[in-house]
Amino acid sequence: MKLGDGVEQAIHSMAMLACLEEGSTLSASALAEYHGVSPSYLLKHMQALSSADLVDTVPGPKGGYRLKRKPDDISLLDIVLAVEGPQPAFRCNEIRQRGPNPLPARYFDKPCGIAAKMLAAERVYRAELAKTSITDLMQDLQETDDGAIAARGCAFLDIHERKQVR
Amino acid sequence: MKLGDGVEQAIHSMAMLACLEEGSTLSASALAEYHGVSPSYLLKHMQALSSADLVDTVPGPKGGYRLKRKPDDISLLDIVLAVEGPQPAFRCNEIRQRGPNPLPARYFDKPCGIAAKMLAAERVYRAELAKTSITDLMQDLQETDDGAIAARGCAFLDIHERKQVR
DNA sequence: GTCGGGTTACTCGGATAGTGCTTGTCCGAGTTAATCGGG
DNA sequence: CCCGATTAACTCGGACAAGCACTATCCGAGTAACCCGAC
Repeated sequence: MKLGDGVEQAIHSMAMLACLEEGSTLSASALAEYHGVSPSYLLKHMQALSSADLVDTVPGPKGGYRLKRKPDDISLLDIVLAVEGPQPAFRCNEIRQRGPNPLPARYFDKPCGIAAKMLAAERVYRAELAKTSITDLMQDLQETDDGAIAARGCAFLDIHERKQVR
Repeated sequence: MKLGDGVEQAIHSMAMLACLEEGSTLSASALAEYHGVSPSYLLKHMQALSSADLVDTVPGPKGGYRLKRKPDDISLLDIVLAVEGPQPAFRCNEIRQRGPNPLPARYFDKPCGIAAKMLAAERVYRAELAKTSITDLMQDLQETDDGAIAARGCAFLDIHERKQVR
């Protein structure tokens, strides 16, 4: 059981995009540079976020990404599902139906009790992730940060942020 | 995010072992045959359960596996951790410390807020899994089963169960 | 000076190789049951 | 008939390949800004 590294990158990137002014954008290469990761690889995950309608894309020079919704309306779950896919971690292969002397299929109309418990736990997991929004993350950071981390981010944004022209 | 197929096999196998009489054993090859999976591969996971002290092994002819603890004392979490390993799914790579103009390490004494939220969700997930024991699984099955599934299992056990001799 | 067209450079998007882990398999060490021989 | 040593077969345990998903990368399509020339 392992989450891809792309999840972490995607969440940090979304948090960074939340710091932009209304309408401004930030390029994927800038996000990659700030986080010290491969630009090509981060781009891949940004595309996933784009497909999930979590970010808007602005093509051309001075283009980049920008949040499509308010930071309040974007949860950790949204990001995780966008990057990792919506499939649950546990897949029931119905091995109870295999083996010798199999029973008729009608005995297995009800879902497997084991799968039910596993998926129930996963629903709880997702519900917990859904409780946290990007805004919550920013607030948590502010409470522990004495200003240095925020200052570094702002300095970076001063250079790379593409402000909305019109 | 994907759980290995071995988890499902391990849980079903543990449930089967719970149906044995006190002290009786069941070989890995029998478990594999009943579930229609590769014997060698299931054996691998049974070894993991053995390393985690969830099952006892009896070597030699008429040997096999048997639960080490009462079905009440074995939870889904125990099995999942034994097979998948204890590491959390989310690994924080501390990408907040990377990139240009890094800050001194002392600013990052506190764990990353994002990682904290992700791990918190995972704790909830594990807590939910810990709530369900093997016994609970058996009870859930009894409630939905009209007897056919249990009968098939018993018929198989009549052939393959190795009863305690002494 | 202003407007328009063309060029250019930068962006994202999807298709393409490399790598690590899960999956799947095999053979060997160890142990017990059964067997066979002797008493 | 009973007991014991030997044999043999069956078990698990760990070491060994194959497949797939994640990781990492590249090049192409598209677009907006910029520049240059004409008016």
